[in-house]
Amino acid sequence: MSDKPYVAYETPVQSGRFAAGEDPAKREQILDGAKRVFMTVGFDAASMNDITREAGVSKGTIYVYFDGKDDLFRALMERERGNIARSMQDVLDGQTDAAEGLQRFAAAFAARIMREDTISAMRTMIGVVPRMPKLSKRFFNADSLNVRTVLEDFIRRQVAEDKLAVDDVSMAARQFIDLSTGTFFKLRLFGDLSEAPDQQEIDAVVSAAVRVFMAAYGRKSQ
Amino acid sequence: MSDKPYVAYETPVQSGRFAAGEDPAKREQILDGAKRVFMTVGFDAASMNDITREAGVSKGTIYVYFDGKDDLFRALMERERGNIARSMQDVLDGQTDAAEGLQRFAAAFAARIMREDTISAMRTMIGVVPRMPKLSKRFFNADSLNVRTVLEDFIRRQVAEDKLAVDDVSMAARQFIDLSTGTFFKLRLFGDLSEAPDQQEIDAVVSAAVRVFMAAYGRKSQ
DNA sequence: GAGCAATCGAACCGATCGGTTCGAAAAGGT
DNA sequence: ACCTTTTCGAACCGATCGGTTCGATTGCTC
Repeated sequence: MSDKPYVAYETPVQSGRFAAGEDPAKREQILDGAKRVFMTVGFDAASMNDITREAGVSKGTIYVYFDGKDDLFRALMERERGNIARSMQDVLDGQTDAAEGLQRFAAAFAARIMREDTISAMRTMIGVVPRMPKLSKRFFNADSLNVRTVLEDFIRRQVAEDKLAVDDVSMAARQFIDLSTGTFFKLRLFGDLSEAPDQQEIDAVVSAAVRVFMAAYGRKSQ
Repeated sequence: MSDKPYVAYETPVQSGRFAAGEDPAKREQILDGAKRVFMTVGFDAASMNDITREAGVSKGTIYVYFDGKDDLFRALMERERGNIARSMQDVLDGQTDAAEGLQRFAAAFAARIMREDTISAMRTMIGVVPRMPKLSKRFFNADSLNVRTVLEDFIRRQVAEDKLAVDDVSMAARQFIDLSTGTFFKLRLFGDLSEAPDQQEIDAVVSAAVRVFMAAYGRKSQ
């Protein structure tokens, strides 16, 4: 069995009496501590002793909640993936204008993807890609698929309303994401930019990206 | 002293009699073995025993050539960085036409940056960014700066010849790199694409990128 | 307050880690 | 063939690793 039976609660509530290994608050406490260690030094250099200290629990307790280091890491990355995906769900609600919608989408998306949490998680995941292909595939796929689907739907609506002329929606969506977030994202990932850029900087890059995108795909007749 | 004195030779020549730790062929042998381990399992999970076996030398010999695991890793990443940078030096020699030059540049750049060597090295480096900020900064800066400089010069020349209309050359260069390589690069990095795409696939994506770029920056009068 | 169970924390285990040591073997030069 | 030096490879060292054990402490329920 690769995971302890875990009954999902929406939010950690006030601790009551739970069976051993079933307390959601204690589970979150362990994951929070583990996150601080894994995201700083990566999977291999993170020791269970360090995580024990950081989480403020007993090592034995960690092993009651998780099957081992691998399981703890997997649970953490799943949680982080869920958090990232959740934070990007409603970026394009209610948008009707092409350029404005794209601007809003990219500005929001860029801000989220540049956050320290997101960058750290991705870096840590990238570090173990060859050894944990399934976990990493799951981590990156779920995230990017969700966001790109949202953008693709938006582009299709704009095409249907004759505001954009796009043959290959999938490619256009990818191009726009790369145009609007590619540079800063790489700078963050590679450690060249140690803090997320402020909203003004993001907006400037996104505006330039929208301009390029609209030049290529925008309908000239307005 | 952070490195053994090392006299650089251009190519490992036929071994003669070298002082201990000075044989370039032996040094390369160690680095090759180390590369195969580091690039597979990352810095921390790579053990000196594994590297000893993989390199086919004695552990004591490794310590004659390098000061320790950190030093060996640093030397390897420096070597790899140099190899990557060297492989991208003449991507834009002799190009005069804007669209054609961009197509050639991006096709060549994309092919190089998708290679397993490059991707592995980047992944391994990303995995230790927070712990080795100087080394990683050096690794990523030298590489991307060199290529972008080449592209920026090219764009400036096209602007001077009235073939492109670009206000911010630096941003335009970044946009083009992201447009033409961003998607596949991320897929490779995240492990979604386990092999480098073939030249045809690359060309298709690059062509679409050139079209978008020229739509935004190309001079209409031809 | 009593009873029960979750958690604590210290000790333990076998394995592996990075790095060191040194006699034996191998390699190169004369 | 001899001599010198480099390298080998096995053993060693103290430290740390992930995981296990278990009496003591704590917290919750009745």
